[in-house]
Amino acid sequence: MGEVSDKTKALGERKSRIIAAAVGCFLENGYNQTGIREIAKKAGISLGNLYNHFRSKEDVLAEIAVLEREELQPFQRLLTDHDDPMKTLMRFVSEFANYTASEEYAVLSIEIAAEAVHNPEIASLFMANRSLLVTSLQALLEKGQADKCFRNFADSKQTAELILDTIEGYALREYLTTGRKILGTEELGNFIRHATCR
Amino acid sequence: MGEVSDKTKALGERKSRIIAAAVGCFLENGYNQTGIREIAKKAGISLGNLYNHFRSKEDVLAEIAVLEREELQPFQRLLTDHDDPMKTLMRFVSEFANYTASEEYAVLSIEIAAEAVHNPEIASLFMANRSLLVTSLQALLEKGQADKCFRNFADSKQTAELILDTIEGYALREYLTTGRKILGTEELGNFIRHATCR
DNA sequence: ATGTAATGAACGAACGATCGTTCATCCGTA
DNA sequence: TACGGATGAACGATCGTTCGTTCATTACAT
Repeated sequence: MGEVSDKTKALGERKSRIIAAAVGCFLENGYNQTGIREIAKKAGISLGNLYNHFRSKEDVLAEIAVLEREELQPFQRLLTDHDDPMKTLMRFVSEFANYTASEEYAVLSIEIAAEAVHNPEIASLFMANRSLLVTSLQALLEKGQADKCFRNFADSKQTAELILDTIEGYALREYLTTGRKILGTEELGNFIRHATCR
Repeated sequence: MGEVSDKTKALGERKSRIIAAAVGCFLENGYNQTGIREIAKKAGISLGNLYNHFRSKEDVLAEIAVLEREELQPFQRLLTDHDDPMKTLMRFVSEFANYTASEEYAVLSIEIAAEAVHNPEIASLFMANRSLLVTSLQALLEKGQADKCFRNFADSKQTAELILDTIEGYALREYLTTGRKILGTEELGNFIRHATCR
């Protein structure tokens, strides 16, 4: 039994090494400009062996999208703190903006979005990741609305989406202009605070 | 004289036919997935002839980015109406959101952004397009701030950027989720109105 | 008016490189 | 010996680009 779990664990490690290598390649050159050989080489395995872990190149990107989803969970958890909704929202804005403006997130989400345009499977993964945050954020908005610390939202879900739109748009631009540096997010926080407070 | 201008005009038409074909291909399959042959075929010219008009594939994308810039001018002009800043802003939000959520703009701007990550020349074109709007929008914000119809902005340029971030993020998501349909933009208008009014 | 040289747009075969994928083969272990 | 993970040569396709060539048109000399 121990052998089996050792083996499966070794397989899992190998798989995550491939993912890490793929992420590195996509960051450097983009998804479409990265070849399978490049990924295999960076992962330290052979070309053919990669196909023992992933059925196709698209599979690799899909796996990355799934892993990105897991990285969103801390932010989702952060949003469940409903004690002081506005304070929670501001904390979320600041931390999430820092995360999304990181090179890894910014570049990967662009690559995934670009691929999603022409690839329904990737698109659905992309949207699944997003709706995870939208739901939690919407709950926070509604609580804060009931507590009178937020304004009245005609459509709290749409508002949640708009908050994410703003953060993601901000982070992407910040990454493209400053080149992977993230400065203060006070102005972003101000903007969203005014957009939501009563 | 007439002959010369006929020729240059014919050349210009040919060039714009190539651009139109390229745009069509990029919309269907994306920039990296589109081959030069495909563009030439759709434009109704030969492979080699395309290289008489563009030095490289990248040149074609760069030209598209330049043309996109020209399409932004109506919106820039719209922003120069400073009579009722909030009303002007709301009109801009509504019209610009509709434009950016169109298939052509949404897909092309993703492709261009994705390419910009790894290509400085494209990146600078991308940002030049944007700063055109930022400047006009910033002027409107400052006028409205002086007129007391907007709140006080700590950094009006940053605020202008954030407004564009929100619209573009909104439009991109709207396109990816609803699939090229754009519904009402009232909620978006509300969001930005609250974010800017005093 | 006629012949001739020059122009450059248009073409598509061909190039070398690289793509994603497959598969016959090898090697270490049990 | 038998087995399963690992290998990389090989495949057909396609990539962006180059280049030798054709051909209609223009400009000029006679």
